[in-house]
Amino acid sequence: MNISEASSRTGLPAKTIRYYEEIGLIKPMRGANGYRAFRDKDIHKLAFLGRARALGFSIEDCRTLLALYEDDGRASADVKHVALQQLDQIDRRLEELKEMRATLARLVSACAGDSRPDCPILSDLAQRMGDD
Amino acid sequence: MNISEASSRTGLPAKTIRYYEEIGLIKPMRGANGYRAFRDKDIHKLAFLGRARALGFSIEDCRTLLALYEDDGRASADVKHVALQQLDQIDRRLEELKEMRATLARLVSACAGDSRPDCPILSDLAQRMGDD
DNA sequence: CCTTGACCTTCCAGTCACGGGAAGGCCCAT
DNA sequence: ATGGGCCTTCCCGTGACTGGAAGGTCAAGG
Repeated sequence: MNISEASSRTGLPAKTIRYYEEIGLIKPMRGANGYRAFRDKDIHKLAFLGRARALGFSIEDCRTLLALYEDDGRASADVKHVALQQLDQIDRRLEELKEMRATLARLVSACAGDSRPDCPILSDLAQRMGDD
Repeated sequence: MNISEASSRTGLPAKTIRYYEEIGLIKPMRGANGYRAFRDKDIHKLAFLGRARALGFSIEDCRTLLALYEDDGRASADVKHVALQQLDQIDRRLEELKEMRATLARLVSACAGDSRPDCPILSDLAQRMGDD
């Protein structure tokens, strides 16, 4: 299987697949012509990576998860640990975004949005008069 | 005022201040020795930038906002437009993170997290059996 | 006067996870 | 043999910085 088929089967761009090989996440075979030859195992791994990335795991976390996946003697606690850290990071990011959103929404609703120059958004950015 | 004082007054790292000069957001004077000499105007702008960045605005948005701030003939509608776009982007990011969080939380709670190898997190990543 | 240490400067490289595009080889059908 | 569509590697660019090296400057103490 060539890279374009691997791409369409996994939904990952060919560029991404080459990158994943470059950083050692997958090791596809090579044909006599130098083309990558993807086996089912590689497709499987790529799909795994795509789903882990969609959950926001970093590439290094993905590497860890893939290693755990391939280790029959793993402890599920190790997997859970990685996932809990990721959950925590998502929660922190959510908190941050919610605060931004609250402040921004308040400013936006205070701004007339007409042709006059007076603007509470700019006033706030200039002096941060309001709370948050 | 030297860069370290500008840094402590604005809360921005000196590196960041130099970067902002490099990309043309601020234009501090220079002393005879080549040191940057920050005036109140520069400090003010840097604080503005720091707050805009804290609301998640991109550097290019910050450039636009700063230009509007310095334009007495601006229309507040223009400011509001930029802010609304930012609000929209935050909302999209929030949605994405909430979905990730929901999936991840479900997987985490399904995982025993003990010494056994069976792990619903890995099973899901491997095959995406669940919904979503 | 000399040294020390804390400033300051510029420049280069690295981050993260790719994406764009060039230059060139390969494959298959006409 | 030619065309078009694959494939390859290689290098640069992204955003918004951060780290660090190499070297100039300044003020205080001996």
